[in-house]
Amino acid sequence: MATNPLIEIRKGRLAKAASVRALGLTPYPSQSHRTHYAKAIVEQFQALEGQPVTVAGRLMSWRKQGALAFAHIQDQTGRLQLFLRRNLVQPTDPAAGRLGYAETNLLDIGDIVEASGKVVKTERGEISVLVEALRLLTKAVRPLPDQWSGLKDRELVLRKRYLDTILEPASFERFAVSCRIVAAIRAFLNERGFLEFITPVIQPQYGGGTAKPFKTHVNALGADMYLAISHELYLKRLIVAGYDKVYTIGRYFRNEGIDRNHHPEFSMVETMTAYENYEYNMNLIEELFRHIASTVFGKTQFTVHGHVIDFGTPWRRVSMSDAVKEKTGVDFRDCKSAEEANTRLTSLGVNEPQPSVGEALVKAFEATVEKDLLQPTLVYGHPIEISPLAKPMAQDPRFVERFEIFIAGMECGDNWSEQNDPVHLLETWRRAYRPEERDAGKFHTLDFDFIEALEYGMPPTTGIGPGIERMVMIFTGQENIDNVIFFPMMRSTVSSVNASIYGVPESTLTPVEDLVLSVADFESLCREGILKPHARNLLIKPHIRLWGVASPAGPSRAYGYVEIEGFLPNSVLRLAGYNIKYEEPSAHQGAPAKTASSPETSLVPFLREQFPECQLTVSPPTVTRYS
RNA sequence: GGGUUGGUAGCUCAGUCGGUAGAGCAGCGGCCUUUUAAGCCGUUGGUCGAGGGUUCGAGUCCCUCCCAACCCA
Repeated sequence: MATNPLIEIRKGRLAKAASVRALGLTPYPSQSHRTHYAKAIVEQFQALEGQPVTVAGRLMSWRKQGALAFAHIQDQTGRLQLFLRRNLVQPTDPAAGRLGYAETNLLDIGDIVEASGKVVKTERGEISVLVEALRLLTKAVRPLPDQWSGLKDRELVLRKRYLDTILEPASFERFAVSCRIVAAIRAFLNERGFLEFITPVIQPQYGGGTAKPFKTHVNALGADMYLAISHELYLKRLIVAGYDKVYTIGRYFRNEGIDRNHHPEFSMVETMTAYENYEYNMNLIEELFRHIASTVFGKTQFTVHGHVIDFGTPWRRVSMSDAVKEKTGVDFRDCKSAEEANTRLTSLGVNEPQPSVGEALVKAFEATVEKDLLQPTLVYGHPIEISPLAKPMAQDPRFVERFEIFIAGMECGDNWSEQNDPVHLLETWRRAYRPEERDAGKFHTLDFDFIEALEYGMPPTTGIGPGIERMVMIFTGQENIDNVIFFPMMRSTVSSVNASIYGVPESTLTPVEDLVLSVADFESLCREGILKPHARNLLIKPHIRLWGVASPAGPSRAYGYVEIEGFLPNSVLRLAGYNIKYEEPSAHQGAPAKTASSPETSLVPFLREQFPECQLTVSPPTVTRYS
């Protein structure tokens, strides 16, 4: 194992921790006696000048100058300079846990320290603490990334977010703001008489939406269950239970794609309000956004995707049919059949025939209107075909009492008057249900327990469910959902350095020794299903070795083998035992006669038959001559 | 799923035509009583994402795979 700089640095820092212990101190004491945060000292300098304070935080810089030293510590409010003079810092004292000036060489950038002293201003005018007592609170044994350049590697930013937030104040603030938004949502709903309930994440049915679920197993019950794709069926049970205004800030899991707007695990605030319909929620959602804007940010205008969005003015409300008509001149309400609707859809340039008028309308809306809805817009009146849980509109039952929120072209929440007719709802579910596609996430599952609850009577009810990450993206001007999820989902890895430090195997696929098999063994192992391709692309490389070619006297011998890449991780499978008839090329013929039977000839059909899903590539044979 | 780009020291990055693997920061050893990415002198540190191929010789060329980002549907 080659020496590694990180391992050396880590050893050095562990040695410093040992030296701290040798002085009678612990490098990991249990408590700090902080009296002030950094920001408070800077802001209240007039009052605090000359006063004793104790501050604590991560050591971010260290500029020693003989008998003087300057340092910065960083706490959750910001940075503050420490000013150390050799003759003012009290000497090392195990009883008090103090580290003297002479022992500051045991400190490193990244350590957590505490400093007590008087608030002063240096000659250059920086507010500082003139240190009288210094304590090491936590020894850091790994170095921070370069502070000047910061953490640039996107993968490291996502995997080691804590380093990003240590080094990037903007990143630190963005995540703090996202927490304040959640707090503001709670305050807003609590003020209006909502009760926050905790609803199950592990559910026997994955009701309330049409998304592909994550499956799990509960050992204690011996039952397969699902991670929540929605919480609304539980909130509705709470309405049945007699609570009129309920909400949950829930975790949602959708086993689908990951892109800059979608994450498999996300959060929503989902409400249910009894004795109201969707019009109540149009007001509620508008007020919620305005409340967050003013209480968390103190403003109503935000720049999202380069557009200035104003939450202060009343939001536009438009029906989906009107929105499409306005944009394209096509009114899908006039369509009598799916064929007619699809003809109109085609005329709009969308060549994806839909099974119903309603679905054609939605397609048209998504294709022509959605992306241009920049200012907050409430689009209502969705077709009933795509809204099985919503209540039909009294004046036109082809549409339902439902609305979606669009901001900066993004869908930011879905809301409706809930279908509370148990017979109607069960019929709707049964029509769509396909048992063989139980886990495909294409329809609402048959949750008879929920239907039973509805049969006891659920009052008229309506709910909203804006996605929290989307809201944070809008309010913080982010275009990538990974920038508002502190721990985005990623494949786990173990770096080679960590594997070495902790003595664990690397997670990367370790190369195995090249495996040499005879053709017969290879084919039988494949047939038995023991040997399978590791990759989709199989590369076949024939090799031919010739002996005695150059010497006319000796007999020529030929030996053939085939390498296959794609069967073993980072390794090559070598098949030996091919008999090759090699025709000695006569000296005066131009190109030598190729081998009569190329080694791959029998292999390719075998692989093609055995692994039809794999792509086969045969590279030209390599010929090596030995004289 | 398709396309593009990237992976070189702990971090940020160079590396020309295929010819001995480089810098800054961090680290280590010194000097320094008002610094601000302190400075000055010295110095350590490498699985060039992995495997294979071509070649006298590969960070560089070819193939496969892994990881990630960005764009598109």
